[in-house]
Amino acid sequence: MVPQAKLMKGTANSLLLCLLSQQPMYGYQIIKELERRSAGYFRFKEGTLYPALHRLEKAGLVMGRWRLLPSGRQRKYYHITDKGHRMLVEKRSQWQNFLAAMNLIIEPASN
Amino acid sequence: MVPQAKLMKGTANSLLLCLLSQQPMYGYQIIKELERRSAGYFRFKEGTLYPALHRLEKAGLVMGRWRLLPSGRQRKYYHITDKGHRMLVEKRSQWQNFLAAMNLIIEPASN
DNA sequence: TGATAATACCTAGATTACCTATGTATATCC
DNA sequence: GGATATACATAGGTAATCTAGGTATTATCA
Repeated sequence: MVPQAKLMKGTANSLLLCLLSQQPMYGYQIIKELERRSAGYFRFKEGTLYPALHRLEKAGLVMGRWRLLPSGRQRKYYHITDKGHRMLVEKRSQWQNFLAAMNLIIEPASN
Repeated sequence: MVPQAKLMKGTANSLLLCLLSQQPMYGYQIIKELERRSAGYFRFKEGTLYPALHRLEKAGLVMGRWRLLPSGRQRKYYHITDKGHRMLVEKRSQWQNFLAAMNLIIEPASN
């Protein structure tokens, strides 16, 4: 297991909601976009992403819509829902709290 | 599962190594100390901490030594090893890289 | 004195969200 | 026509958390 893998737990959903809050995207695009924006750091595996999107959809946080391209290829675009937006706000807050606590331990201001 | 739980994965070991790099501690003390220093945020469960300490010991990153108090009570103090110190340096670096990547996604500088 | 809380260690089993590996299919490039 | 990129999907393995339970000693307080 790569080191990131464990750190990813708990943040993967936030990353997905964050991306989709900016614009609808399809799975393959999400993988590429996360890699691009993180300067190569995030490389979501398909076995991670697709089940994650399905879980988010089942939870009503995103909605997938198939779109047929002129080429005949199918893509499933995921849109964030209102519930997803609210969850993102909460996730962001949780992340900030976690960060604050981490900083108190791993970068003690003074002792 | 509380929201922290998932975020904890991958950082729990770093937190433990970080604490123990400052001074040897015993399990119960670690729980209390993490809670105190994080202003109540981190509340390690015993079922999380003790197995984690045992894993760290098995990996040669820490070493536990029983100490008998005058009262007759036994405590197991964990000391960080040289290998543990080196691991801590690496963990800190991994954490910083992860943070940097997260910030690129969840707080885009400009797009 | 006796009950309760705090201290101090431990483990078993459930859960969950990653990963690897694999499958299918189309499009593009040389 | 063969390799690579695009595009979705699932099955099963793994690992680290949690819940829940156990044992035992010490301190507090009614």
